[in-house]
Amino acid sequence: MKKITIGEASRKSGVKVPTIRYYESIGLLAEPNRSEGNQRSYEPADLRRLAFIRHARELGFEVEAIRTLLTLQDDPHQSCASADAIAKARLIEVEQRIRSLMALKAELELMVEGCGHGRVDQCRVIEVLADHGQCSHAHHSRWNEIGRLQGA
Amino acid sequence: MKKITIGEASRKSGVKVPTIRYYESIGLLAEPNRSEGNQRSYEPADLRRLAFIRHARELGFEVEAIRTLLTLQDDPHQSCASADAIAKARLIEVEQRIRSLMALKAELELMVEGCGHGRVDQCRVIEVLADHGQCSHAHHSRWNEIGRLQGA
DNA sequence: TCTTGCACCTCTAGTCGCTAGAGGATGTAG
DNA sequence: CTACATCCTCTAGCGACTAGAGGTGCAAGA
Repeated sequence: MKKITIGEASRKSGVKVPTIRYYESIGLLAEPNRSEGNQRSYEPADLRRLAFIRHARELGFEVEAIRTLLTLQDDPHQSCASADAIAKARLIEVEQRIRSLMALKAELELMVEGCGHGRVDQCRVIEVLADHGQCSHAHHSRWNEIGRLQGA
Repeated sequence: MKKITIGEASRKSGVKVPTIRYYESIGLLAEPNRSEGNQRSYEPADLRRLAFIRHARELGFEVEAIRTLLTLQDDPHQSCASADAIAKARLIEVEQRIRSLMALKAELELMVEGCGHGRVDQCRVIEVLADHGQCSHAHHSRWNEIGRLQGA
């Protein structure tokens, strides 16, 4: 069998080399065989797993969710209810986040449009930031709701 | 003058107590006077500054951007071009992020709709994750573009 | 054969914007 | 005077990597 180096795996999967090692360290990816000189040697299945992980990360799934999805994938006879639940939860997150960002967009547009490019004391950007009362009120309660949740 | 404790400042500004101390530690907020017993004592101006910071964070501005916005606010005779540029950059970020999230939403909806709630080997959620080729292709290049950029 | 130079190895520490907790001091109400 | 809430400082942790130091492996050209 042809040995796939970590660099090749990286190029083929689109996951950076240190990130692959990181995934191994947190147990998302099994420890691969090593060459004579202690270098990692991957197989096609590892590339598929990496692609799966990468795609899930692109879709904003957290590593813990991906871990669950991977164990599901490993045993195809299980019910896919968990996978479905994870995807649905992610969908709801994304929808909330879109709503939140739309409100922010409106807010920012107001600020930018209102800026007369004069001095700071007439600047609507600074003014609106200083006085929350001038907001469209669309985002007032939303922030705490979704918090600092990350993801694309 | 009435002394405002950090707890009161927190309640009035909506910024948590440890976060206020954190802002002080990174120099966003000046070190306040202290009471006899070494407790922080704030003034109305500090509350306004905290509200400004909070609002800017709600709008997803990074701390470094807020630092700039605050120095602008401190000197109202400057040109507001920087403030405008910062707000515009943020607006562009937000717009990109919305587009990206819309693509993800479409993707996730496909996955969730396609799931027949059977076993994993027929599950569209797992299947799509495993094979990027089944995507709508809307998000293919977008991820690297916006990267892991955070913010509401 | 030697050397150049890249790719690989491990390990630690840094990123961002907080948040949590330990362990102790202060302030206030009863 | 005694509870008890609130305050203090300090360190460590979160997620998902990323950067860098300091060293080894390996293939190709002179």
